[in-house]
Amino acid sequence: MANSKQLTKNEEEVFGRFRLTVDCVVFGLDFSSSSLKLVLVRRGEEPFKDCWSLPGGFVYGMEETRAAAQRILAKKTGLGDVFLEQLYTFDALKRDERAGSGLNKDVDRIISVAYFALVSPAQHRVEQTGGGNATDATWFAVDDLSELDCLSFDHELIIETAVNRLRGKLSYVPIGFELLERKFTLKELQRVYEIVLGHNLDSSNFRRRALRMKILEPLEEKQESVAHRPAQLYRFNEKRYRELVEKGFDFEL
Amino acid sequence: MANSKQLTKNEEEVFGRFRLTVDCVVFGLDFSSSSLKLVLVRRGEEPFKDCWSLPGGFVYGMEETRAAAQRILAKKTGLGDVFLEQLYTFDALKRDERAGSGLNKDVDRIISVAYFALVSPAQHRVEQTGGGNATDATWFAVDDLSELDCLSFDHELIIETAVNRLRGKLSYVPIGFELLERKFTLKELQRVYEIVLGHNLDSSNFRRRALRMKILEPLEEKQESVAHRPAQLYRFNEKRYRELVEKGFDFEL
DNA sequence: TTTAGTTAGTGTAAAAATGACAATAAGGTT
DNA sequence: AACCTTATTGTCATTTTTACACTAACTAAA
Repeated sequence: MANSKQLTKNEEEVFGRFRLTVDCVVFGLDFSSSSLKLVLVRRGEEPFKDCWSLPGGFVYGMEETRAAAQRILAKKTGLGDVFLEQLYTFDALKRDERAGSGLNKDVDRIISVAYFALVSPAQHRVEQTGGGNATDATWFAVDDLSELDCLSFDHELIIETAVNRLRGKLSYVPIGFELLERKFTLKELQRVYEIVLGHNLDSSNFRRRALRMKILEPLEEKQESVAHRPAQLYRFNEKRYRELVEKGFDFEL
Repeated sequence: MANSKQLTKNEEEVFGRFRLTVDCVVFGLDFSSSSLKLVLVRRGEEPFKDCWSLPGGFVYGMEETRAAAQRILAKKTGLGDVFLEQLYTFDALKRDERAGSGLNKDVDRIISVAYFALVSPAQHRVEQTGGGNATDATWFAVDDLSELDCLSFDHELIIETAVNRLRGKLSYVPIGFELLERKFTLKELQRVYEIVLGHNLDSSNFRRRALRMKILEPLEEKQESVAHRPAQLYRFNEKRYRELVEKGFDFEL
């Protein structure tokens, strides 16, 4: 096995045999605690048995990684139809010690194509049954992860990368509504930004900027049964968004 | 071989065997023609023999993809010490027909981790000898690529992705100086933005914004032997840049 | 039926940033 | 010395941002 001894110059120049996994960083907002959360599952087997881990798994031979991410997400968390975007490919030499042994006896390395997903509150309920090797899919606040006893593999690095990407991306691509229901109020959208970016925003100014780009479409409806003035409901106008992308419009918020 | 027939449900659920390649999109600026260029090499063997292709190759078993990119870049183009960043992982099912035959007989798929690189004019001279299977490493203007007779594999998609990433990134991360010498004038930096973004900028306003963020450090030196007022030379202050990143500073230009 | 409480939404004035462009500076060339 | 060219500074009207005051609309309690 490739791991077991120093490689000679010659052996090194054989093209590597790889296994591919996908790992998904699934983000959701908890409005009641004002926190950004993500889904972790408990690993059912070694290595890292009983450690927390990102929902992930091996990619089949005739399956694209995006499809694998969807399959695994459905199986391990019950989530379907989520915003999914490729994040980064993690390939550190010793990131997964299963390479070279067991079912992976004949592979040199196991690398992971990470995806990040955004889910709305209605989708928050994750299956607790735990498909496959995973049990106890659970939401954790990103800020509390340091309290976990252990995280599998290089998942801490993957999560850090994903959080940075989400923060960076939110500011210049309108993805905030992916974390909301289809209909939402401006205040709710504002809260998305506040929670993800980690600081409060002025409602009046946020409103002006959010409406200026004309990708939020006011509905006929208003909020109902709230003990105060009901807010206008909006929805994201994807068609209009695509038109603006064509023109190279700047969505900074 | 996995490609040769329809897979049964059972066969599909065997974890895939993958080969990994890296492909590099190497960007450089041609100031004399005001164009954004990238390096292509001619493929020496089938498939796509004699077609143009991104410098790339297989990853070894005990080599990280970034190191592979550096190795391959050095071998095929003679370039070393360049700004290199992981771009995206391309894994469409039929992107590389070599999977399942020849040296790749026992693999299901060949996926590519693409990197993009930025090189300065001094680094522009690429080796014409062509190491390995590649010959004729050559610079092409991004805008003229449609005139090429053929591009290998999914390299057109990779290039499109890379150009979008470069344009997007330039606007909010100060990477422009990676395309310049260590010492540069503000006008040169402005030209970087003009060429990459594809439109002209007002010198006075560009200067104001570029200097405002305090990451450009004026040197003692000035331009020499030009037939007009010599311009102040600057260098990028990386330390200062890192400090500002810490504070969450916005580098939009 | 008021009135108080609460959040939605509008308005505004000072400060900062932008965009267009004029004016001056500093070299070399003729 | 006069001229040419690009660098650099300055200016000003306009737009955008920021902070914050003010009005609107609804429920619930009195």
